[in-house]
Amino acid sequence: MLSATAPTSFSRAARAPFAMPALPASRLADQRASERTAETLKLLQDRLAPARRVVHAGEVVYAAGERFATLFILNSGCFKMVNLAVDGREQVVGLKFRGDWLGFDGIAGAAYACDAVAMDTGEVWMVRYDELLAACRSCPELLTVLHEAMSRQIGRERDSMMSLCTLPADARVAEFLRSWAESLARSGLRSDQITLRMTRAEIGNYLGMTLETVSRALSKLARSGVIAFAGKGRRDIRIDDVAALSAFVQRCLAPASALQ
Amino acid sequence: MLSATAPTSFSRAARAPFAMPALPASRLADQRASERTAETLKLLQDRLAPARRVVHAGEVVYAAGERFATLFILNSGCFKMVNLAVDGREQVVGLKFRGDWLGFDGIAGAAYACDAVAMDTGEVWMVRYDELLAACRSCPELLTVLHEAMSRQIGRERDSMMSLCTLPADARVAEFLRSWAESLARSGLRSDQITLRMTRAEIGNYLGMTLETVSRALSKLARSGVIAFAGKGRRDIRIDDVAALSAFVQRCLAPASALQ
DNA sequence: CGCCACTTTGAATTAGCTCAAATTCCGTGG
DNA sequence: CCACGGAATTTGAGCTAATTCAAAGTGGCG
Repeated sequence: MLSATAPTSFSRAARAPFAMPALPASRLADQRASERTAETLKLLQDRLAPARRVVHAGEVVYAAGERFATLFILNSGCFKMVNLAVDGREQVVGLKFRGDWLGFDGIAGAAYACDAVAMDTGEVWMVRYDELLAACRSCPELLTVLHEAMSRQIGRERDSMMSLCTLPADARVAEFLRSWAESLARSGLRSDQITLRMTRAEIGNYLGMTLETVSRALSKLARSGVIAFAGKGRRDIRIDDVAALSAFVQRCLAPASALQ
Repeated sequence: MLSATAPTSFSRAARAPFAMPALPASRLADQRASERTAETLKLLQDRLAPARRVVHAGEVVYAAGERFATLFILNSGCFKMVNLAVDGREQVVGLKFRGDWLGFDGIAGAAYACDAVAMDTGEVWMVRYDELLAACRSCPELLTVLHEAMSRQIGRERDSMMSLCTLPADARVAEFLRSWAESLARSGLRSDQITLRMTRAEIGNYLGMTLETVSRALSKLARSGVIAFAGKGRRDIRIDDVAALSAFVQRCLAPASALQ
């Protein structure tokens, strides 16, 4: 009863009208997430002093089938996780940014289950799994951080599964951009300007649609003014208002009101 | 070099022609998985003596937003995990069977992120997360089991994401049945006869298609002889040959050869 | 027995795919 | 510096798989 009323009144108090007009709740959440990322990286650095490795676009940090021994924490850059089925089907099943962990999929079967490919130059920190477990014994906080990272990964993958299943193509692309921007914010980077480091074909593969559909969706978003192409190429995208992306997604879901 | 040749010769030796015709590799893997499930449950029982709770179809073990404190291990029955978006979209994002853990999604945010709903009468074991961590300190094997469960969940969810993205509707339904059968085998149950505890609408929601498409796909599978409806209703499905389901999936992917 | 929820099947519609052509971008070498 | 070639992108047009809409059939259960 108390717990039911308390959050309501709290959230109402927090949303002081006209007080801070340009700081929506999502911005606050992003900031908190960014701080959490920094703290986690600091903890890992202090406690484990992990080996660092600089990677360049296209480099493979681990490949499916390789014997699992170490986890990787992404300090900068971005990665794609590529799954390969026995029949040859290939799919990008996840994207990783600063603060994300790579390699969890390897724990269960003692071998990695997908390829981790850099899409950008960046730096990964390497932590041997057995050493991490040993360190956790003297520093329980490490274990907390590890479990939270795994839990968050499970939650995020479910969210993207939900996007795949319930959103039409245009909305899926919009949601993809929104989520990328959110990831940048979480990394502590500016999120109003993103450089897609994937081709249309890769984006389409990730989102379960063809490259033509991705292209059309992006064109439509630009025509609607929700995004804008920056620079000369069409890989740099400006997002002036992340909320507009969310609104676009909702508009795609609304059945009757098909205004453009 | 050695590692490149060794597996090849091994797998050739293992596939002794005409020696054991009715025991495919998948059956062996299922059996191993089933034993692993049993061992894990035994370990949890011995070390934690978790409280047990019997649940009935429709009961909610935890709901999105509830404060996270305990993990659940499924000893029998089956569960669906239901995600709810802020805009009201609802989706079944996962199915759980004996040996699976529920609640990982709650660790990161201190609150569960989805609803866990029983689809059948079953028994869950409840383990308080803090107590589990404490027990892990004296029994590292528990931690291994926990991490493997989380890792496996990550891997499985990626696989279903891949099915969603790369398979046409008919194949997705076939793959869904195959995966359900596999889960039963992993649980130590017979897998040639499955009782779908979901309506066509729920299956469609889970697979990202409409209930009519699910119905048509099942009819087609039955017409092709890959499955058969057992009992009077159309919820009991007989799968005489799991390999035929995989073959059906492959046939859907083959472009030119469209023999029915 | 009859209601109600679920399922099946058909017919029309459409979102997204396939195929095709034109355009832009970028690295490379003259 | 510019010309060239290949890869990526955009856009159009027709086609197809899957959806929507509709109607009839089936089973479970009070």
